[in-house]
Amino acid sequence: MPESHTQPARFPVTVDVVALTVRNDALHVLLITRLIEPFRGMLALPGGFVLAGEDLATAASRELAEETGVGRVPGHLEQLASYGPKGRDPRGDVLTVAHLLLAPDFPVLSAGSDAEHVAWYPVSHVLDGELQLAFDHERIFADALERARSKLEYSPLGAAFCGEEFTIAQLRAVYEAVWGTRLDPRNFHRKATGTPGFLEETGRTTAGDAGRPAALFRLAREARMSIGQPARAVLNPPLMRPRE
Amino acid sequence: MPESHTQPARFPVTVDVVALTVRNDALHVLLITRLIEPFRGMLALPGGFVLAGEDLATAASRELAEETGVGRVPGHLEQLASYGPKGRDPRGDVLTVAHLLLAPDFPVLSAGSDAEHVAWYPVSHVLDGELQLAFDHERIFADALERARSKLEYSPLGAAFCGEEFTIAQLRAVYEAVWGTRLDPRNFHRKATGTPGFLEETGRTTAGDAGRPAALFRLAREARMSIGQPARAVLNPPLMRPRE
DNA sequence: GGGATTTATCGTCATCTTGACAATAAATCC
DNA sequence: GGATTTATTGTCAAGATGACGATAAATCCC
Repeated sequence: MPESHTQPARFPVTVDVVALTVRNDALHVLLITRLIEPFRGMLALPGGFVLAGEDLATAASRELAEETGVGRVPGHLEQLASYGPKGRDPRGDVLTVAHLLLAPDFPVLSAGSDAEHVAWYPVSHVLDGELQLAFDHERIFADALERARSKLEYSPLGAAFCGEEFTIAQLRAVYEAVWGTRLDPRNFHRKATGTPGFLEETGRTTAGDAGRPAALFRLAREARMSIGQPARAVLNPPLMRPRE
Repeated sequence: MPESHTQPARFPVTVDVVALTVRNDALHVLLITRLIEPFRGMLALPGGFVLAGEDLATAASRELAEETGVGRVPGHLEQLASYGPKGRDPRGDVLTVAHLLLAPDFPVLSAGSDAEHVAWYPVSHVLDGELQLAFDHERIFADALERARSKLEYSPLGAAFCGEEFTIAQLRAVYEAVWGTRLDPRNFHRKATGTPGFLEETGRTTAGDAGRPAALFRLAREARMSIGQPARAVLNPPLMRPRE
C-alpha cells in the first residue's frame, strides 16, 4: 500500500447484496423499489453506504437487516466482487462491494428504514428483461448468479437455501432451481448421501406429505466447517453437477 | 444503492496486487520493500491509491507498471477481493481491493516511481514465515494463493504463467509449482492434449535442450476466449487436478 | 562414433465415477 | 384396498483417472 505521488482520492463506498432464495421451486432475488432519484421507481439491489468504523460484511448484513425489517438475516453471506468507482452512479464516483446471500425463504417486511418496498422476484424475470435494474445492478446480479451456480458444484452451500433439516428432494429442488436443470432423483440421492462429510442423517423422517416419507438430513459438521473456506475441487470433489 | 440515514463516509481506496510467477520451477510473488512509515523496511504487496476518475483494474495495472518499471505488465490480471476498511491501516480506515496477477517471469526494475525496492520472492518463504508482510497482506496473499490454485483446476489460466508458446512439460511445471505436487508426466500429457479447446499445436518443436524435442503448443482460441469468464466446472471440466 | 542418459510421447489396464434406468418400499389418495 | 405418488436401493455400460510399461528422439560423455 505505497503512496502514489498523486493526491489520493476518497470515495463513498456502498455494499450491495444479491440475496437469493428458492421459493416454490423457482430461484428468487430480493429487490427494492427506489423511492428517490436517481433511478426513482426502478428496482435495485438492496444495499447502502458503508459507515465509518464499519467492515464490509458488517455493513452488508446491517443494510440487509434494515431494509428487510428482519432481525437477523438467515443464510450464508459472502463477498462477491467490487465494482467502480468510475461511472456507475450519475451522482459521482461510488465504489460498491457486492455481496451474495444464499438463504432459505424468509418473509420480508416492507417497512425498512428507507421505506422502500422490498420483495422477492423470480430471477427469470430479471434474466429475460421483464424486470430492469438500476445502476449496474444487472451486471452484478449476473455475476452473483454465476457465482451461486458454481458454488453449488464444489461446496455444501446448496444447503444454505434449506432450513436446518431437509430432505434429499428439497435439496435437489435447490440445485434444480439454481441451475435451471432437471436432475435424476436416484443419481442425486446416491451422490448426496454418498459424499463423505456432506450430509448427516437426523434419524427423523417427514410425515403427512404424499408418497413415501423421506429421511431428514442436516449438514455434517465437516460441511458446516468448510463453509466460508474457499473450496478446492480436489479437497471437495464436485458435490453435484448440472446435466447437459 | 439506497441512502442510509447516517452520514455516508468517504474512504481512501487502494489496490493491492498479488503478482505470481514461476521461476525455475518455484512459485514466486512480487513484493516491495516499504521506504516509508508505517511498516517502514517491511515487505508488502505492490499497490497504491485509486485516483479520481479511475477504475479498479486500471488502477491495479497502473500501480503495477509504475512500481515494476515495466511498460505493459504481461499476464492475466483479475480482481481477488476487497478488505477493510476497518482497522487494517494504522493511519485510518482504508479499503483495499486486492488483485491477482498470473504472469510469465518478467524482469522488474527497482526504480519505480516510489523508489521502493521491488523483487520476486519464493512464496515458500512467505508461507513458512521467513518473510513477513506489512498490513494484512499476509492474509491477502494467502487468499490469492488459494485462488490461483483453484483457478488452475477449471480454467486454462495455467498458461498465463507461460509465454505465447510452451511445451507440455513447461505447463506441467507451472501446475507442479502452484500446487506444490508432483504430476505424472504421461497422465498430464494425456489430459492436457486430450482436453478439447485447451491447447493448439503450433507445429514447431523445441531444440537444443536435453532429451527428445518437445512439441510447442499455444492456447486454443476457445481457451483464450474463456479467460476472464467465470469458469463453471460443468462447462469446463477440470483441466487438471493435484494428486493426493 | 556410439552407447548411456534424458526427456517426450504413446499404450495398457484396473479402478472409480457417472448417467440411464429397472425395481422395490412406504406412505397418501380416492 | 387398490391406484398413485414419492423415496430409496440396485444394476450396468461408458467414460475418466491413476499407476506404470514401452518406445521415440534428442543430447551427453568418453
